[in-house]
Amino acid sequence: MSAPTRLIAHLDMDAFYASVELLRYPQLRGQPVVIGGGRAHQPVTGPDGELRFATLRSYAGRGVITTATYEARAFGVHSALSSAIARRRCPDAVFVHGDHAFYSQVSGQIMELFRTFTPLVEPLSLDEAFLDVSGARRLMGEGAEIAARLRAQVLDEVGLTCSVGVAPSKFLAKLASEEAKPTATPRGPVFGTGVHEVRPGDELAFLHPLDVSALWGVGPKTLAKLKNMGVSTVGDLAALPLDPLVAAVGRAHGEHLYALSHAVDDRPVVPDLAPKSVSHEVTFPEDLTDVDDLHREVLRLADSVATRLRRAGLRSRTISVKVRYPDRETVTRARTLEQSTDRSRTIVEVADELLFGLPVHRGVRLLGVAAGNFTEGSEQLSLDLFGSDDAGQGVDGAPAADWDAAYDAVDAIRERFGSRSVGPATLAGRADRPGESPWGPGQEPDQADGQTRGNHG
DNA sequence: TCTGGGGTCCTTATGCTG
DNA sequence: TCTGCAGCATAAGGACCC
Ligand SMILES: Nc1ccn([C@H]2C[C@H](O)[C@@H](COP(=O)(O)OP(=O)(O)OP(=O)(O)O)O2)c(=O)n1
Ligand SMILES: [Mg+2]
Repeated sequence: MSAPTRLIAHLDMDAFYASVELLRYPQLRGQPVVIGGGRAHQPVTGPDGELRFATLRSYAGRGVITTATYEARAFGVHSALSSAIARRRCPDAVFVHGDHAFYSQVSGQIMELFRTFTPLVEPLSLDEAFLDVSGARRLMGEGAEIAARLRAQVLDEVGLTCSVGVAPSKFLAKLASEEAKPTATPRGPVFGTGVHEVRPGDELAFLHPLDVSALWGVGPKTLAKLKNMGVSTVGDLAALPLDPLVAAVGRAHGEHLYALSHAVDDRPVVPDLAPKSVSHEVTFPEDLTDVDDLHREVLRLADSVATRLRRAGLRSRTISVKVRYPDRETVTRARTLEQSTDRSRTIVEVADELLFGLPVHRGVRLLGVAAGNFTEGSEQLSLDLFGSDDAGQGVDGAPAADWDAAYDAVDAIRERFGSRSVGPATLAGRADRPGESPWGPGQEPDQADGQTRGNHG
């Protein structure tokens, strides 16, 4: 007996970060808008009381576009595009700095809404989730009908549009949602269908004409290898025997692609996935060479990782440091501890040692700290003794001696009260530095650092 | 002035233990 | 005792995704 056909929905918000910004700045609707990294830049209120937005023209930092409205996409601007190139393509696009905390909050609302349909919700990112709606059929009708209801309710309750794919498996549902997306044209965005269903029996007819690069896991490297083997569509891939495929792209990847090309995908929708790592990294506006700067930065990053571990009730056994040199060579160094920890002091010390085992005299373009290898069990109670909402940021500028004292104090408090949420920044207070701005001469508006925090269940 | 930051999973090499 | 090997943990690098 084969298992009954599942009904999987994949929901993917349209131009997510940008659409969320349009919720609070509706006057930007219809314009090309891009979201980028760099430092905080929300609009400033001008003398006339009107909000003034920055444009790409005035942006001068290192960084990429995280997403763009469909109006901006018509100019060839898209996710992961260097801001420098984006500026050339669309200098008049409104530039808004990403506010991760805000998107995360909106994402939470959306995921909760999904859970009113089924508990089987697997978030893939802030703006995307799989739902196993197999059980909802009797109650709510056919696949396309359920999808339309979900979409309507997201629009109604959150005010955002999304695209929904419905299919018998996860990867087909994901490809189907792509099919339902709006498109960008020089004359403006064109609505998509919003919902696309791939019905049992139609799988291969839908799948085989698609470009292989549409498959999840086929990036530039794999695409080049497949092109070499004469593969350009998923149908071409399906015509390939397993062995040469595995020889070309490796065992796991080859078997995976082989199965997908034949529309075989049994992966279940898994809610409540536990995170496997927590990291924080920065690319500096200018490469760092000063040793004191490096000590300070690694402390800041490590402390913020530690703070997030505590808030999440996680304890890590492996700490790693990542360095990108000015020539973009990237190395990582890791150490596994005998005992797992969530202590700032420990993580900072380990990270600092790992960093200074490297030839940092070469200069440092990027520095990162990550914690992984989490130990099981015991969710920790989060006792927020000091209202330390900002602990983990704002380490900048405090002299090292203060930090030593702060860590000792924090550790003492933690031992006495078992708090998991007191960071040294809470105790040390903050000496806000001006901070280098990617913005040209003039005001550097608000600083909110839209940083951190993957949501993942 | 090209080329982010948050993640996941896989591969390969290497050391340790039985 | 020597060697091979299985199995596991760790470290480092890379490909990929949103
Ligand atoms: N390289 C990327 C890709 C995406 N994102 C962020 C910004 C996106 O808004 C969000 C969702 O990614 P999507 O690929 O779903 O892209 P969008 O939702 O922006 O557009 P759409 O889904 O309509 O194509 O993730 C990012 O930071 N970096
Ligand atoms: Mg999206």
